[in-house]
Amino acid sequence: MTLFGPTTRAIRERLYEEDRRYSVRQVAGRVGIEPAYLSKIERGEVSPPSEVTTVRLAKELGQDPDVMLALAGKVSADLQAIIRKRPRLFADLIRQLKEAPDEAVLRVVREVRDGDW
Amino acid sequence: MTLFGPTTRAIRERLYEEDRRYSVRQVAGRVGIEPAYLSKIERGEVSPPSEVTTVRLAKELGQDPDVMLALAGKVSADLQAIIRKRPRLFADLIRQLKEAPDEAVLRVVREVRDGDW
DNA sequence: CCAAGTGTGTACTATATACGACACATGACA
DNA sequence: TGTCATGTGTCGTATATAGTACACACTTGG
Repeated sequence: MTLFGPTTRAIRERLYEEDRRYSVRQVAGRVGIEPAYLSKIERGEVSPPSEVTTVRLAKELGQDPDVMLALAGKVSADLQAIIRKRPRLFADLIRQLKEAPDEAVLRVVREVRDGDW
Repeated sequence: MTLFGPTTRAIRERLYEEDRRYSVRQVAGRVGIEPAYLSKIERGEVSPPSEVTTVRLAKELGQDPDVMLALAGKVSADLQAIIRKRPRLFADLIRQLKEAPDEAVLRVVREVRDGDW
């Protein structure tokens, strides 16, 4: 059910085709984990790594950290902190937007970005 | 640093003054945990309980679950699931709203609620 | 004055999380 | 053909999470 491993493997292998520096060993080395551990992660033998490791891995593979964290079944700690500061407000907002089409959410994002508050 | 315990205790004690059914033992009984454990939670001797227990406790004490979860340093699993389905969209939105005044966020909430999408 | 209820100290536990260390077989390539 | 790099199997571990179980001393209401 967790696509984190296979997805990671696919991305790394694609990079490896053009650049030998994307072997399990070398990527693991730059990310700061053991090669055997990365191998297990990619095959889904173990659950996705911690947030810190996931983010390092995402950056290493040129991926969006938030997307990688989502695949890992997590939500970035900094986002959680923002929500926790005003729980009712954000809980309402997010639940409101649950069924909204991407288009509508995007409109809100832009509106807020250009907002006059 | 965690206000979860003391806050819970204060709320429960206020309720206890008017209704003896809000003793540590009885509340723990209805919530489904051991009295000694609730006692430790309230004094901050242990970290806040799991999400499930926190929500039960919140309901028992007539509090907002999201607020209680926030005090416990957590964000409701259902909110996280919503975010994980569209990580980029929601990550952007939430970070945009980080510094926005309550007023602005509320306006967005209402706008979405009455929205025509 | 005593029986029931109150909160709490101590000790224990089961499961999950998040890895590290090392050895090994296979394959590429010079 | 030998060396180097590749991925992976096995084993071990430290820390956190989320509690239970039981006994104990104090208080209070009838």
